Amino acid sequence: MRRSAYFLPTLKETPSEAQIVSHRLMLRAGMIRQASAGIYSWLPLGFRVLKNIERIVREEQDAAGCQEILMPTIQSADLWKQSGRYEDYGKEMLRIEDRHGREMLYGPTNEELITDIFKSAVKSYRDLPKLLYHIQWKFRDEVRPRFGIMRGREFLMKDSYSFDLDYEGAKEAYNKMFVAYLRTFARMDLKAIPMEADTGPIGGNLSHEFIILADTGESEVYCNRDFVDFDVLGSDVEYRDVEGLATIVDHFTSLYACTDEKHDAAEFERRVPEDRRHVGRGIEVGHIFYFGDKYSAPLGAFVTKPDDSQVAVHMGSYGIGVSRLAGAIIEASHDAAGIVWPESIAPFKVGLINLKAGDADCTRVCEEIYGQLRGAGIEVLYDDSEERGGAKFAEMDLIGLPWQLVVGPRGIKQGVVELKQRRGGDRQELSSESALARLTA
RNA sequence: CGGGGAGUAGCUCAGCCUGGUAGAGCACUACGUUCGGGACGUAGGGGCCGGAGGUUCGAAUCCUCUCUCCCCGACCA
Repeated sequence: MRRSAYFLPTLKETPSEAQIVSHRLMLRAGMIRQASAGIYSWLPLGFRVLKNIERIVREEQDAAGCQEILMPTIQSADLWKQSGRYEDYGKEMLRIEDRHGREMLYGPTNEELITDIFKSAVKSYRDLPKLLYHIQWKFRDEVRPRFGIMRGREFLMKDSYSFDLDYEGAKEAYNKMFVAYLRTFARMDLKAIPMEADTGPIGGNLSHEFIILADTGESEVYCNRDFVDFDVLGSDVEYRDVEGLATIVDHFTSLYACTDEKHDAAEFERRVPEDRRHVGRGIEVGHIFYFGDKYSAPLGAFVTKPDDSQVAVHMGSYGIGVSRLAGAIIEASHDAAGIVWPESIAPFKVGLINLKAGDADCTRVCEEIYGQLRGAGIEVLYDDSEERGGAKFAEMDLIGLPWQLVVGPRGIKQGVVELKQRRGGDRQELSSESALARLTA
């Protein structure tokens, strides 16, 4: 993509409403634009990031055997009345009336709808287990939206739902998602710690929140510091290996880690040595629940067992805040100059800077490199604009692409270009061939 | 929902107290000088001062109502 043609409205100054760093940087980097309180438009750069996050989430859900569907944003109130949540959810649920006076709502979550879909299709234990998910916009009419997309009213969420015959089966599904979540966040270079959590209005009694430690987080958390050193999972996970999954989950739940609702001071002190105690704040990026028959019973999702008896299916639900992750990743990875994207999330891998757009040699070399990078399938933002060098450097640092390739008249005289790594700032001068080799390796 | 704050150019803000026909910096346009870490000069363009009422000869400024946004708290992916 050529910078001169790209819709990238970056800001030098920070809009006054933004308080936390991720919100400030997202606005300054031209990723998002506020439409109204807690509701945002995603501009090209931000949208690419959102799509990358979504892609990783999708790949890991698919790998875990979860099947993607797509449910609507607008739902009928009927199912919610059956489950009892039409009243329970309160004012956070955006209620809508259509032209015929029918009560509708903008879905804050999808347990009711998925249960209804499931029950109409599945009647026998032979069809279990099932794991379904979708990635769809949700709306929760928060009293006080804040922190940009981190607590918006409209947000993109991946929500999965598991259906099993009994608790043991449901626990397997829970473990699968637990492991899938570890892998998902690891691929985003995030240290997300699974913590015992309260279940809130979703209900149920087995639940973990995946929390990124950050001072700007909204959750108060208590955990063993050793978690920070826990190894990220390797690439090979065999999801059919039930014992193996349980072992991983046991390992990641062996240390004390609780959100404030579940925190028990005495237990904390008993299980965690004083110098290992971490008390701080965190950002919730995922939440998994087992809730048994909370929805299947009232909504009538029963299956026939081998002995011909009927049983309400055991369910769990598993959420990842896809849009929130964009902010959370920035909170976890930035410096004074701007965003530092993990390579898996970066909107482009390389920023190619033409330091002197009017110079024939610079432009020729840039065009060659640009063509070759694109030919190699590398996503590159080529700053071919007439801006001065300093402005280009500053903007490139702000938007945080992992690699910057700088082509200037000074280097060209010596036959070199400069390759700079955004994280850490290491730079080296080398021939454009070697630079290309490095980037396409 | 309680408490606080703010709406003036695309952005950051001044002007308001003490009413008199709208300002700065950045951004934008043109030209010139510059050009390896957000340059400088000159000349421009851009505003129903959030909205509605009221007071007044006259309202960005005073009064009333209203809408929106932000912050702290309680609540939440």
